Amino acid sequence: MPTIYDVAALAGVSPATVSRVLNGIPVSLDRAQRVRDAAEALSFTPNRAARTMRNRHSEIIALVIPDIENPFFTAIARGVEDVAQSAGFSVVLCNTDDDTAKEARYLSIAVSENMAGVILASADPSVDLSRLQRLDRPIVAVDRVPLGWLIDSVVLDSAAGGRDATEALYAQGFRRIACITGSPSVPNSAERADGWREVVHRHGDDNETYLRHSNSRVEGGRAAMHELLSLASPPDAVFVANNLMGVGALQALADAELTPKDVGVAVFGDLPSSVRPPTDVIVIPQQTRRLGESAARLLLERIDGDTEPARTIVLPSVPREPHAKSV
Amino acid sequence: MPTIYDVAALAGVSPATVSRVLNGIPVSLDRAQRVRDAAEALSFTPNRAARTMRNRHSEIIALVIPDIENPFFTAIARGVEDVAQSAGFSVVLCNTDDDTAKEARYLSIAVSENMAGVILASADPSVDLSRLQRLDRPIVAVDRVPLGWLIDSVVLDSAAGGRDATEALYAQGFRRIACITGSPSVPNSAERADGWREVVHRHGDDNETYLRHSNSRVEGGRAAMHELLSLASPPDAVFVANNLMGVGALQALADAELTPKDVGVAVFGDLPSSVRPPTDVIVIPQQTRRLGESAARLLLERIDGDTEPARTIVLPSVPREPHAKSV
DNA sequence: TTGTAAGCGTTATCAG
DNA sequence: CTGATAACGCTTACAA
Repeated sequence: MPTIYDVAALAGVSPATVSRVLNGIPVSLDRAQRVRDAAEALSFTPNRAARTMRNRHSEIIALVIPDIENPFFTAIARGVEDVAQSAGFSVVLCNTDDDTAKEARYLSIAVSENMAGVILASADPSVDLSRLQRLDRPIVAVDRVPLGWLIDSVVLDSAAGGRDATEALYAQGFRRIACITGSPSVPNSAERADGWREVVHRHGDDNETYLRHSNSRVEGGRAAMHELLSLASPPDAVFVANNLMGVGALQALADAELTPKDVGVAVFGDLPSSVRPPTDVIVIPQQTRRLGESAARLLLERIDGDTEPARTIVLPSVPREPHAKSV
Repeated sequence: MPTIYDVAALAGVSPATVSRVLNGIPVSLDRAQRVRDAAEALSFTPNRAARTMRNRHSEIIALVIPDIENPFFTAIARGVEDVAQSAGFSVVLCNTDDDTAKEARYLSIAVSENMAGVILASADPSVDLSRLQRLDRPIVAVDRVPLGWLIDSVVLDSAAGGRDATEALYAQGFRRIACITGSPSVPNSAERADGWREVVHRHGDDNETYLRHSNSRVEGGRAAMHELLSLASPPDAVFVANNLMGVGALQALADAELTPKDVGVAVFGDLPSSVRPPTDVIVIPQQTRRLGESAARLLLERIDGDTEPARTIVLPSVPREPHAKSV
């Protein structure tokens, strides 16, 4: 593995000059050319570990997500990658499997590898970020905001998602609208239910018995939907708070040999592309990719030395309206 | 960020002693304890960049895959992670999006970051691995074997998969069995078709007009299935060579308001968990997770200094039979 | 066993 | 503009 010393020797210049050429610092034209030729000849690539050590941080961003199999998070990853790569950073994905210990491990690695920054969708609302904060390492929360830390965050407008979905069901003539969401202790889940409740009340209804908190994945949605369908007086429609639960709810519907024509279904979030939603399912799209893009931009600013107070970006749920309408 | 010098000062020992404790090299008991206490007190974590530079390689394995949204690859990732983590290595995922340039970029980063090794499912059968080979960096190919390089590889038994699926269809009484597979220039695709052809011939049939090469993802499977269904004399069953194409084929079937009872379907590979296969679909499972585990084990051996000639491991398609039967 | 010191490959400072 | 030189934090001969 050649070093800048080898390149310098071959080019007949000092190592410092090689470093300058590599980093775009002005150098006389002929020397620059000699360096480039020499580097080419040796197929030299800078040793990033050395560079990291010297610079105090690498050119790598860690994206720590709970479930690599959930298209919601992989879409975020796409957004992050796009922005990061065009700024010259690479993104590595760290899959925590919703396991707190694994997450802690990856966070620790990000620190000790001197990665440029971390974008985190935490498995644990009460994750400990003290070390990252103390060391002043750039970190941005995406989709899930850890409690009690002043950090940049980017989230979807969950309440609006719940409202929009529920309104859409009312607009189609449904009246007894249920809600399937995740644990009430998770802000996203709670806010989506709040949005649903708000609209239900506005229409003069009170469907609190139709509210189901369940595990946020497919099985949870499925189980909750089964429950709702077996009520003495079942709902005529349901708002489902996320994509995977949506898949589960549709499965339960199919199990009961029903379709979204029989029982209305509105899902907040795009279904996995391998799932073909039956016709008439209402999908309230999420700006998932933009979630990643915004997080990456925020992070890049911090890496660049921005020291503004922590910001929170709430992305509106309506596509084609990237920015909230201002007055 | 404290260094071993800080720890050493606090513990009243030399930096070398700190390093020894950290690396499990024998040190007198009381000193060891003092070092641990000091490290604890400073919440010290070794700087991995420095360690990497000194040791010539890090404790990180890069897993480079073409599509993070395909459960086939994420299952591999699980297997890799399990084995790697229990050996003290961390895994970072690099998503190439089947983009040759992105892949080259990640491979280059793996080298210049001095990562311990690379597990690669390449987007490009003729990927250039000369640099990795020249620098003697451990690399293992998984699922997709790059052409022309002597490197360790782990693959599924594609021909057996094709045979098993086709046999299963014959066993259910189907006779005009089609095959939907990927590009003939991709070994996996070709071999799966070979397996199908072998069984078809063995049954005295010749269904070559029922062979469809298509793009290896959902759309490809769907388009191919549509084509087959619209033939003047359509097949009565179809073998589909991978999971995503399987999803597409099932979609096409549903489009035509048919079920796998009408047209038999056998898929080599588990369908995404968000897809509920209609009853009667035959799924020939793949040992996907084990694919990752084996690749990781192979890689770890190389990292450990193993210099045996390159090996190729072919995993049998039958589950519960991890090892090929020996005589 | 323990400490001292050199060196891994870069970049930044400081003279020239 | 250019070159020597000193770090960056860690491991490992080598000496004690």
